[in-house]
Amino acid sequence: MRISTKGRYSLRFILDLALQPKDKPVILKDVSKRQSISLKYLEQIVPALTGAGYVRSVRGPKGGYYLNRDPQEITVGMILRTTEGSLAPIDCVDPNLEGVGTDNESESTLYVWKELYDAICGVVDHITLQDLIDRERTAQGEYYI
Amino acid sequence: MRISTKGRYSLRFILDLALQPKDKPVILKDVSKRQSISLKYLEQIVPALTGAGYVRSVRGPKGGYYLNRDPQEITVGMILRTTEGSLAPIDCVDPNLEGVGTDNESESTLYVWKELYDAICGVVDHITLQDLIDRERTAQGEYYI
DNA sequence: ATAAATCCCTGTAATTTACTAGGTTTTATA
DNA sequence: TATAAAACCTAGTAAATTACAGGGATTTAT
Repeated sequence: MRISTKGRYSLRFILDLALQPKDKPVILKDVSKRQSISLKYLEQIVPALTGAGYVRSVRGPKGGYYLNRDPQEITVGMILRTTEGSLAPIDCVDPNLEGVGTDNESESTLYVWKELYDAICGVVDHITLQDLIDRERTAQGEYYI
Repeated sequence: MRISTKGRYSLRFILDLALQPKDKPVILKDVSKRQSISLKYLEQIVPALTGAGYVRSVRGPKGGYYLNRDPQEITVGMILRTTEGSLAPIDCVDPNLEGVGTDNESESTLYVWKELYDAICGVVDHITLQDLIDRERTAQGEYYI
């Protein structure tokens, strides 16, 4: 039941990006330093988020990354799925793998895995990037006391 | 976010065991056939459940396995944790690993992983073996219509 | 004594993970 | 137009994990 570094780092990347001023591009070198993540590894993880349309990249000098959607329209689930792959505990409850058979699972064990998958989705699909931003801001400065 | 075969097979084993008549021991060879799981692999997974006290084993001829607790006192979480290990998505939200540090996670991403862990526990710690037995029986014969 | 069962230990091929390394391409600017 | 800064692409790799198989040792009913 582990989340890999790809999932964790991608979430930290997009949150870091979202917390920077919106008018200037954010470069991976800086994210790498702030987040203590290897630049080379980041370079390998982040393009998937560009491909999915969650961030926009500009190449060349003065280039970098911009957030490409409103933070309330990006969920944790979206980020994790693009970098981590499916979040289903076993294949046969993965809705993207239709017609995969039940793999010898019985009705009741299948129920367990479905409930588990629903619980996982219930969390990651309902926490938005905006939620994370809000949490960071209140945790940092306690603005709203 | 995968459950390994150890977790899946251990759950299928104990459910299979619970569904057999309680007066006779259940042998792995039979479970192996019914569940289409390699005997050798089962032999390697099941002793952990004996160690945890969920099943009782008798060696020698006429030996085998008995359920050692009431089905309503065994949760899916208990089984998964003994064979699968921790169910925490990342180490720093694992309650068993106290003082492990936050591993560069920020307040808000830590919140995500905690919520996720709580959701996982909310499912596996509230489904009992008895629940699975009931589901199997109703699915099989529709006894309670 | 036999044999049926659990138990224990080792090995192993395949896969995944978490990276590193070395380049190519794009593009602003001097 | 040369330079350099940035993203992008591809390959390699050491370590860990997964999913088993194999060969026994041990226990114990008959």
